[in-house]
Amino acid sequence: MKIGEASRLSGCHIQTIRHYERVGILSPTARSESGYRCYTDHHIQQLRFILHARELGFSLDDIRELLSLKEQSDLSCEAVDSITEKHLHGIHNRIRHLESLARELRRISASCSGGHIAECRILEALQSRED
Amino acid sequence: MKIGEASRLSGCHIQTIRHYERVGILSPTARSESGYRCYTDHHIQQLRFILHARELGFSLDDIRELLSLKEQSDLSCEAVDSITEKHLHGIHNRIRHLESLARELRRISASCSGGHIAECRILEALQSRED
DNA sequence: CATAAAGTCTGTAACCATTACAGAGTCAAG
DNA sequence: CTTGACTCTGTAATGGTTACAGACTTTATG
Repeated sequence: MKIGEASRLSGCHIQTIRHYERVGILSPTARSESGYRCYTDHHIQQLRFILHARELGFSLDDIRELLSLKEQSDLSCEAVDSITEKHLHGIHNRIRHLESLARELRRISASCSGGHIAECRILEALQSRED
Repeated sequence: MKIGEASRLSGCHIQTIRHYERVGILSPTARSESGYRCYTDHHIQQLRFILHARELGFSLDDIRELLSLKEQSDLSCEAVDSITEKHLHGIHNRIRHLESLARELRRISASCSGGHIAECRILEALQSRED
């Protein structure tokens, strides 16, 4: 099948599919006489895998690794677990960071009583560091 | 003062300072005879403001706006509040999104019992969509 | 059969914010 | 005078995706 149908079946945009191929995430395809890419069901499976993993926030590097592990069916799950755990850990770190930002922003925002810029506590707080 | 000292006093990297000037966040500086940028205390204040706002996750566009508001001391705080609230809102959205990712990842990860790739539930879950 | 429309190709650049590098020029101290 | 530290400009890399231009191919319609 050609890229348009691959896009419809996988849910990935056409440009994105070509991008995945270019960066070596998606297996290269055969080409028709006129140079069109020819996709197989295996490619569609890969694309769906990539899409889902991206939705879960895995990096393309992680996904490249996961796809490669996926091919070696007699290996242990260990490496897969490790990538997943590391990713989960990263997400927790980002959550903690965002929560601390939110706390500080709420604190700063609450200090503003709605007067003029000249007395604005928000701008003041952004100006001076107090940590 | 020259850019090196401005960098030390503000905490911003030299390249970053030049970048802020280029994108119109930092006021342009005077130049010495030999073309060196000459920074004033006002620039240092701006840089500290930018640095702090960046640490709180404001975009450069937001910061450009905040700095511009900061100059108009008789304006109401309203616009400043609005930018801050919008930013806080965005942070909350990101937290919620990350939390939902983390939930799904934990669920997927817990289903893996540590066997071989062939039976790996993590890869299976990444392959098939079930939402 | 001719033409129009839709699809595909490649290469390049945009987004955001920052950092890094190369090659040239400037300034101060030894 | 030379060495080293500093600065300048322009360009490109990062990550992931999307958009565009210009050329080509295929399909559908008149």
